[in-house]
Amino acid sequence: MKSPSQPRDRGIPDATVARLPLYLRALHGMAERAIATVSSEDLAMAAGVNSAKLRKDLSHLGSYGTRGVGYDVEYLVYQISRELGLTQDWAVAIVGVGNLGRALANYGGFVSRGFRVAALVDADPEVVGDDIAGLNVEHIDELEAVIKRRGVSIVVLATPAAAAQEVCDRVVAVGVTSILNFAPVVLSVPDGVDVRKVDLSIELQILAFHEQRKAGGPLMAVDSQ
Amino acid sequence: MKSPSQPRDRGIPDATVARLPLYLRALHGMAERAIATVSSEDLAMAAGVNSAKLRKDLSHLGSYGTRGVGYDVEYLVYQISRELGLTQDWAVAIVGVGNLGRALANYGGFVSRGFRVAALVDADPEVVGDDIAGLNVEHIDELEAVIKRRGVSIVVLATPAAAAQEVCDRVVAVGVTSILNFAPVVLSVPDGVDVRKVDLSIELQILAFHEQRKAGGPLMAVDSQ
DNA sequence: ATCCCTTTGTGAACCGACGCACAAAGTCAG
DNA sequence: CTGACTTTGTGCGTCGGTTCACAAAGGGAT
Repeated sequence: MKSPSQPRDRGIPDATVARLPLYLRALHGMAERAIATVSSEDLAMAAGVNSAKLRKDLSHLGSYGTRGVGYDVEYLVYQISRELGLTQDWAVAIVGVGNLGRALANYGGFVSRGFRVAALVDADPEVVGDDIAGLNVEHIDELEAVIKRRGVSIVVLATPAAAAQEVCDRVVAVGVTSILNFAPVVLSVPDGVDVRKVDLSIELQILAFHEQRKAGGPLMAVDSQ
Repeated sequence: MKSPSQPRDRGIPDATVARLPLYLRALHGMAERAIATVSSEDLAMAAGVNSAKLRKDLSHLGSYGTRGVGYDVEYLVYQISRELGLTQDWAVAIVGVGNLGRALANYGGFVSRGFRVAALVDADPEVVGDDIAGLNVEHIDELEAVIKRRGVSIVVLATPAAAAQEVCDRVVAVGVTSILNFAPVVLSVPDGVDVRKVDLSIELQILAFHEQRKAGGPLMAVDSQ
């Protein structure tokens, strides 16, 4: 079709990586609506970013656009998916099957993106053995065995804060290097292990800050005493 | 107690605001363990950040430390809480009571930080009327009425993607200016409305990217870092 | 084949955030 | 009261990311 764009510079900026899933989502929507080609302007609009930023982001992957035309939707979906590693199947284990763990287990957004919930683990004898989202909840004592047996490479921590570090240490010890942490604690991990954290309460606090400023901003100097 | 702390600069960097909840959490832990005073070094350690960054962050709020000693834990908790607006009570409505909405409704981390789940709303007649976390689920037709009646100022969207924009428009129309969006869509809102988004699938995709790179590392020329 | 129009890919200026390193400020012992 | 020691608050160099603006590249019409 065109000159073989090489596998590209492996040094993709973090900020770009964080946006690729956004573009991918927008592109999936377009593919569903049978849109064959899209301009950086339109795609940027759909993803809620600046078009120059989008073009620069995509340029990190290679030269996949056609000047005067835009980007081929299908082709771009494939390239981004490959770059993100979504063309392979990732086995995910969820540790902690409380309210949140349960919700995550049932969340459809994972499966549709190449992620497969391969195991549920909990410490509470009350839930161990239960069937959730078609999976049997296994005991925390089996943690290491389950991870190895199922080929789990990404662990989602949905445990209480107090248990998170210990579970983290154990999964790292058996070779897991990617962790998504929902527990409200700062995990300490060795170099080479990636931890991403999602803290619902923090998001609300940030909103509250801005809300407060909006409410008090116009007139009040906000009672500093 | 000490020199009058001036009304701090109203222009606190976003990056700083995003970290304040982190410091606050660490400080709460210390207060529980009856630690009266903490140095920037120790607090930074507990929060997982650089100590110079922490000092600079805190300096945006005012001069609340004592040279040679550190920061008074209680005092700092109060100052950060006030800055974030956590000294007041925020009424939160959760729209969409599926797996995720339910988990959020039961999540304890909200209440403990000055947030109060004041309403649950859903469109499914099957769940409307149910009692969840001590709250009655109300019908989406009542959305505007409920928001006004309960004084809701922050809305959490846990609806399916397809419904999110419409709900968003409606809550914005009745004056809500702070939204926490869990639906995998880019919301468009007028100026002055803050939207923060949490997308679980995006976090996993970012992890997958790094994991893939690590996996390919030993053989491929990846450790260019 | 040539010209015009569209859109990409990127050079370069700008902006904010990070972290080092240090002077200023305060404590505490004697 | 003085001097040694600790820790804050910040000036400044650096770096990564964002945005503008435009030359280069390709398509399509005539």
